[in-house]
Parts: sequence; structure tokens; C-alpha cells
Amino acid sequence: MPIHPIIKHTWPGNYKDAVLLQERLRKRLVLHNETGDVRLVAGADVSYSRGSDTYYAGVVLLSYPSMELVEEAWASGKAVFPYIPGLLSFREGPVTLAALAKLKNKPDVLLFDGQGVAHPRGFGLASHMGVLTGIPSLGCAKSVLVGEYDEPGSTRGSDTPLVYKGEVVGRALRTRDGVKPVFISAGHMLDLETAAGIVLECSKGFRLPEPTRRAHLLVNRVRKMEEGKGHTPGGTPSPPTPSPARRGGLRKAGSLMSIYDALYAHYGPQHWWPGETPFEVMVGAILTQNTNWGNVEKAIANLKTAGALSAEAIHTMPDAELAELIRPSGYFNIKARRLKAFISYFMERYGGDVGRMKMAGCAALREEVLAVNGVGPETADSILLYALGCPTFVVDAYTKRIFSRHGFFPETADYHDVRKFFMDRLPVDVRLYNEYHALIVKLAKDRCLKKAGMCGLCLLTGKQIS
DNA sequence: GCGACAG
DNA sequence: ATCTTGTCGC
Ligand SMILES: [Mg+2]
Repeated sequence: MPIHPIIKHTWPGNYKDAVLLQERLRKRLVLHNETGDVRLVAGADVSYSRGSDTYYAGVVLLSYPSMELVEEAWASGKAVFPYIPGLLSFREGPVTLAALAKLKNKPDVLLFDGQGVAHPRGFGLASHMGVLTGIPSLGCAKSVLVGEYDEPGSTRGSDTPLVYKGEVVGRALRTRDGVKPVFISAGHMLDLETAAGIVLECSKGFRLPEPTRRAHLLVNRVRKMEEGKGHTPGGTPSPPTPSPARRGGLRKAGSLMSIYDALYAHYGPQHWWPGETPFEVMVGAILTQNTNWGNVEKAIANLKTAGALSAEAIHTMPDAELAELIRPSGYFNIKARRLKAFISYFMERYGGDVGRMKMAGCAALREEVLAVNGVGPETADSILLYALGCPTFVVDAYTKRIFSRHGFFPETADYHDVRKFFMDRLPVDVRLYNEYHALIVKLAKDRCLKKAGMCGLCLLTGKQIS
């Protein structure tokens, strides 16, 4: 076995013993460069299950610097140690070592998704794994655990020191132009300069270097495969087959209405975007991209508190300041740009006046709004329907999931095809479209989750034909 | 004491 | 780490 632990220890089960072990093992750290010819690099990452304590580690072995796949390995186990910042290696270490042990070839360097010596006791995951395996190692973390740094320049390769208690313990390194840096620290048997050089060399068009990035992809793939095994032999849970009566036949126009009626009878009115101003609704439509409404409310509350919930205020606010306010909605840097792009359009074309905007007419508005950078079809339709009162049907992932599971169209169906599907079959009615979309969202979150499992409780059963 | 805090 | 939702540009 090419990777065998050169040091073995039992894994402590509590905080105090874990810290003591770190302090003991740390004395074995070698922090000068002992890498020679680097030809093979390995990356490791761990993936957890939500509902169980089973976790998986994936390892990929790649040629250096060409980054061609040489070997993959993975292992699973039971997580016994909780996640405690500073003690990550006690949670992820055991499975990671098991996966590493399955490699047939010995890597020259190991890359980990976490810190090396940039750690409260100078002994993060990468250092720990390096010492146990006796292989040079480095940490490439997505965020900082300890220390301070200045923002590096915006181009790939720019870096700044990460300083902790007056010492340079790592480096913020930009691996892609204009993308958040990663945080490099030496693990074991190499120095910071060497570590940063390897990470940059391994980074090919993504923020994360190939070894950790591909280990992450591998281990998530493995976990999902393994989790799917027990339930459906095929892997992914299969949606219910359309009933024989409907399969291949024409669907009655009334079926969408009967589904609406069933949802409305069950859930009642959803009161979506009732009291707020149209402007607030438009802001919300952009902020809610890829996030839940609760976080959007926090962001909007921040804007209100800052007196910034107006086109004027947002228009003149620096991007960074706006991003800070809308932080809770996620993707805040991108959304700050999108919000400003939309508001520039709104100010320049309509002077920030919703009434004037409405006069342009729904069809023209849809095209205009779609032309704004950051406004795609769903956001456009949300703005039109919920802020401007236009009769347009909003399609989202939930709509596709629910109706594709009943065979109305494939889940991969194009946005506009699905929109047309609904609009061709429903009366043109703003209030109906408004409520229907809200009910779809409600149903999806309640009992039509991505991971199928509550199909027995489906409210659409038997409702396909009116 | 309080907040920050890899994955 | 998990769960989950859009848009854009390369
Ligand atoms: Mg990880």
C-alpha cells in the first residue's frame, strides 16, 4: 500500500484531547520545502449526508502539471466528531485517510479543502494529514479560519499575505480574474511559496485547483449514488408514471384549472406581494434569484433601515455598500450589479416612475426588461406579473418539477415552452396567474421536494383530468 | 464576556 | 457541510 500512515494514533472523542493531540503532533511539522520533482498530486474532500451520520471521502490523483486523471478512490464511514472550527481534521480526517489508503500510486503532494498552518494552533487539516501520511501537503481553503489579509489585486496570480499574531501563516491567492481568492497555507514538508505555486499551477479556469475541485465532484457523485441505492434500483428516485388513461392522449384544458382548484382548496390564498410598493416588488424579484424569500426580506429590511429603498438611493450608492446591505439574499456582489443595472434602466427610461412604465404595455415591457443584464425570463415575468400587473405566467424550477413528475412535459423543458403551455390552457387572468404560481411554490416546498418521497401525499393525483 | 469561527 | 432557487459569460 503506497500510502500508509507513518504515524498512527487513536482518534480523540472530545475537544480537550483533540487540542492536546494537535499540540503534540505539531512538533513533528516540517515547514521547509521537501518536495522534489512533483509529478503526481492528490486532492481530497468530504461529503456528508443530511439525514444520517454517514460521510464519504473522495480522492483524485492527477498528473502534474497537466492535471490528467490518474486514479480515483473513495471511502465512507460514520462521522463521530462534530464540526468544531479548529478541529475539522477530527471530523474529516479518519475517512480521508481511508480513501487515501486506497490509492495505488503515491502522490508527491496532497491538497486539502481546508487550512494547513493557518490555524489557531498551527495544525489544520492539511498539516494533520501531512504528518500522518508523511507526504508533503498544503491547505487550500475557501474561507479564512484565522488571520487578516488585504484584498489581493483582481487578476489571476495576485496574492497578499495572511497574517495571524504578527506572522505570515498563509496567502490569499486569486486563481481567477475577478473571482474571490482562495487561502493557501503550507501543511507539511513544503513552504508557502511552493504551496502557492502548486495551487496556481493546478488552477485551470475555476476558483478551486483541480485536485480539490475534482475530489469534491467525485465525492458528491459517490454519495448520491450510494444514497440512491437502497430505494430505487436505478439510482435517482423515479416520479410516478402517468396513468394509462392520460398517457399519449390529449389532456383536457380543464386539468390545469382543476389542479389550481385543488391547490387553492388545500392551501388557501398565499397573499404574495400584496402590500408592498411595485418598486419593492421589483427589487424583491431580482434579490430572490436563487434564494428563499426570508433572506430577501432581511435584505429589503436592511435597505429600508438605511433609507435606501428607492431607485434614487440605489442608483447613486456605491456597489460595495449596496452589496453589504443586500448580503442576506446571497450572491450579493452579483445582485448589487444586477439591481443597479435594472434601476439604471428604470430611471433612464421611465424616470423611476412605475406609472409611466406601465404605459409602455406588457409585451414591450417584457422585451425591455429581459434586455437588462441580470434579468432572465423568470425575473422578468415576476416583475411583470407581481409589480406591473401584466398577465404573464411565471415559471420556475418548482413548476417544472411538479408538472414534469406528472408527465405534462419533461423537467428539462424550455422556459418559454412551459410558460406557453400554461398560458395556452389558462384564462388570461392576472389574479389567477399570481395565485397559481404562489400555490405551486407552496406545494413544491410542502410535499414535492427535489428528492421525491411524498408522492403518496400528492395533491394532483387524479386531478389531471377534469 | 462576546464575537468569530476551515468544513 | 446540507438544502434550495436564477442568470450570464466563456
Ligand atoms: Mg470540503
